[in-house]
Amino acid sequence: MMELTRKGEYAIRGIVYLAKQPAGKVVLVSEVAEATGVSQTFLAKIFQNFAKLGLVNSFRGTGGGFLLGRLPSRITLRQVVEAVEGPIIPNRCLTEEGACTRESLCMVHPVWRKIQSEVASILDAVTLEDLAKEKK
Amino acid sequence: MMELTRKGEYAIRGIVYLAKQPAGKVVLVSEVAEATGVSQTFLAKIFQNFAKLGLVNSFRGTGGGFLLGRLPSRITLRQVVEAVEGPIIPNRCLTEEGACTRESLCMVHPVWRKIQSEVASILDAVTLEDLAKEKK
DNA sequence: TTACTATGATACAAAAAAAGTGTCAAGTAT
DNA sequence: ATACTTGACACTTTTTTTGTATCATAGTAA
Repeated sequence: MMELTRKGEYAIRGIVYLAKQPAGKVVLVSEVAEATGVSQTFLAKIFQNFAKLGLVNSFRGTGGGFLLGRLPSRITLRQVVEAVEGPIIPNRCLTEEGACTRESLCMVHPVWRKIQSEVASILDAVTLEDLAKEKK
Repeated sequence: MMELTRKGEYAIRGIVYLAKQPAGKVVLVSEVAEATGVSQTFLAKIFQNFAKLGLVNSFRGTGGGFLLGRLPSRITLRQVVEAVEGPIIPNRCLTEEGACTRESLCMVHPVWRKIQSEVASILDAVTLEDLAKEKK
């Protein structure tokens, strides 16, 4: 339970690499892939996800590549994770309203809701600016 | 991310059903399975997990079945979930110490650790006694 | 225009995990 | 003995994850 998938891990590695670049620097997926040790084609798909959501901007053709879509301080870890893994949902019941008819399950329901909001707020509190800092 | 599997859901339904029984009452898996709408063979495996950990006691043969291994107030939701899903680990890095060599990842590390402990404490705070209460 | 480069979209394939079944052994009651 | 019920374990099916391949699209440069 609660595991971040490899995709989510790669997504973080990749976008943190972008966040570490000088502002305005455009980098290739191939470079990011090599630097982070992730398959290039897989990472490319992840970055396309980011691009659709505006987390990164992309440019095609010679000299093309990716850069952050906004300031690192304006991109949260939650946005990154949800971009590739979908919304934080600890239990299927939270997905569809009214789908949970079982008494026993409904007592559990508020617990999952609490977990959901706790985790969301923890991830909301961390930005790419934080993550891009070198460890001392 | 963060989804409880069906197995975890079944586990909760099943053991909550046990918690709702009169103290000392032994019930068959088949009964629990039918009442909770879970495949009997699948639920049986889940209950065997519980039995190994002492969350439930089991009796074989005619008149056999399952009952809670201790008071509902002494069984936490965390114990139930971990019994079938394994320990709460939001990121693979937390599994093996020293497996995380990547700078970018290591900045993320403490965040997952925080999530882990938050979720654990939320689940620790809920017991089967709470869950067995009828909803008003 | 033509060639080259890099992302975008989408379909496909392989691997891993989850979900579920089946068989037989072991213990218990009548 | 016989019927009943859990225990252990191997096996199958389904779903999800992970990754690859192909071609389209757009931009750059000669």
